[in-house]
Amino acid sequence: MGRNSYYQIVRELILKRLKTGQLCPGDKLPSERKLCAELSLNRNTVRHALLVLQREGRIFRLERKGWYVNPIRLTYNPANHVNFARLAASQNRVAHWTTEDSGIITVDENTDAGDEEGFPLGTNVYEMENIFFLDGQQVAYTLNYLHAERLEGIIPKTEDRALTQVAEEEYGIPLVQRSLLIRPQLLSRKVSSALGISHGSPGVYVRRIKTDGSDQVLTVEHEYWRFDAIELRVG
Amino acid sequence: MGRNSYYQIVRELILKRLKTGQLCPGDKLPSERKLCAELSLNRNTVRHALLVLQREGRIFRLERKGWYVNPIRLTYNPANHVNFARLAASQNRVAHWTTEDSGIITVDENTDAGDEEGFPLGTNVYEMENIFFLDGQQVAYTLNYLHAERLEGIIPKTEDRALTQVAEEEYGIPLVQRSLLIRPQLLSRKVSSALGISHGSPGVYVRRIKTDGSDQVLTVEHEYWRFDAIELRVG
DNA sequence: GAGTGGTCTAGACCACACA
DNA sequence: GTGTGGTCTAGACCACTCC
Repeated sequence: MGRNSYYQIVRELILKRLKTGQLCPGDKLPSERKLCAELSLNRNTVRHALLVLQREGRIFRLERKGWYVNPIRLTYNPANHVNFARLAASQNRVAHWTTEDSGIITVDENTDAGDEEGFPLGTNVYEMENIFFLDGQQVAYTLNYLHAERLEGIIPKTEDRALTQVAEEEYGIPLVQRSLLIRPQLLSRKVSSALGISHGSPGVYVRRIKTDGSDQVLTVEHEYWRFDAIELRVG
Repeated sequence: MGRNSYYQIVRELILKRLKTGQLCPGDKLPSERKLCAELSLNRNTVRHALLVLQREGRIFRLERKGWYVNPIRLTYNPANHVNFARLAASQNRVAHWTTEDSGIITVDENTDAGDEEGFPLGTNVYEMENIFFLDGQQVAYTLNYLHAERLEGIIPKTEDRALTQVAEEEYGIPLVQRSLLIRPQLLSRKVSSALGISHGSPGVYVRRIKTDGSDQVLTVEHEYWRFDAIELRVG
């Protein structure tokens, strides 16, 4: 099965090394030209094999740096309000993240937060970007919009606590998830660049909308995960 | 942005035709060699662009036949007990499926239904395979294991009704979903062959385990969806 | 500056699809 | 039988990384 083509030789060599532990999550693969020499194959053939392994979620690229072995997947329950740090810790992983507060904007048709399910047009919202790292490796980029009046000054408080937790404890607002959308898709150039991976890697887009329990939308969250960084579990 | 390479020219030509409706879901693209001629580019370059578009979820391959425009995604709520036909109909899509009843097997360590969360080893289960078609195109392959004693003779009854429905109405057993796992991953050769797509296309694996409400596992269901065929929505 | 990945060309042969 | 996609070789140049 699939052993009659040269690129499968490359693929199976890598898979074998992954299996035996010669290659571990985070390790760098030998350069393409080294693999060519080792196997006496053309670089295009080797490259084809590497691209297949990428699609298979076994390896990934850092732009112009090389090929690396994928991390172990984080098990993630999108229906819960997640504290990323705690989630990672519970799976013996080390997490950190960066926050960029882009200030207040007004939702219009072009905002990623103002479709028929998001904020009403004209709402003032905080825009916030995060990049999440797992074991030192970027795994997700998020773009969040928060109701600026109802959640005034909340962003600095989310440094070490989950959003829902802060909203409940400090604002007395229990955030209720209204809608959760999960879609496998291409990561845009912006996102793949934030994640340090090359344009064209697949990813998982998760959109969550949370309300105050009645009909007012309080947060619209866009998460873009590396395809191979997570698995989702409900229940 | 990204317009300084030749393969982007191919990519953007296809994207433009998709946008203007010159190419619609299900349409076949011109052959690789036609595209080469049209754009005066090497076949490898054209092919690279097509592979990128494939990763982006815009087009897909039928093995040795050619490139086709992706279908529109089906919106799918994995937490509900789904009747595929009704789901499709509610989104104005036409569904059909094939069923293969593989008879009774006994769960052992190698069965896809017997890990720590599935059936106890030694349980007798029905094995059933389905292929689901949407608008005439394969979109999912499923492999299901059903408790053979508790659900004796259930398979023929699921031809036109959902499993949970039959279990409840005819066996008086309300199936309760215990665990739901969603993982983007490569489709194995078996699955991609069942779906008529080429080896290496990404997909979404969904595993559901259902019990009788107490702790006895009654079904273990493995679903393998085309990456681009669905989006998941909860709530 | 040496080595790397990213892109590209110009060929080639095969197995398979389709008419 | 013709054309197609699937695979492969042997080169090439560039932009970038790393030392």
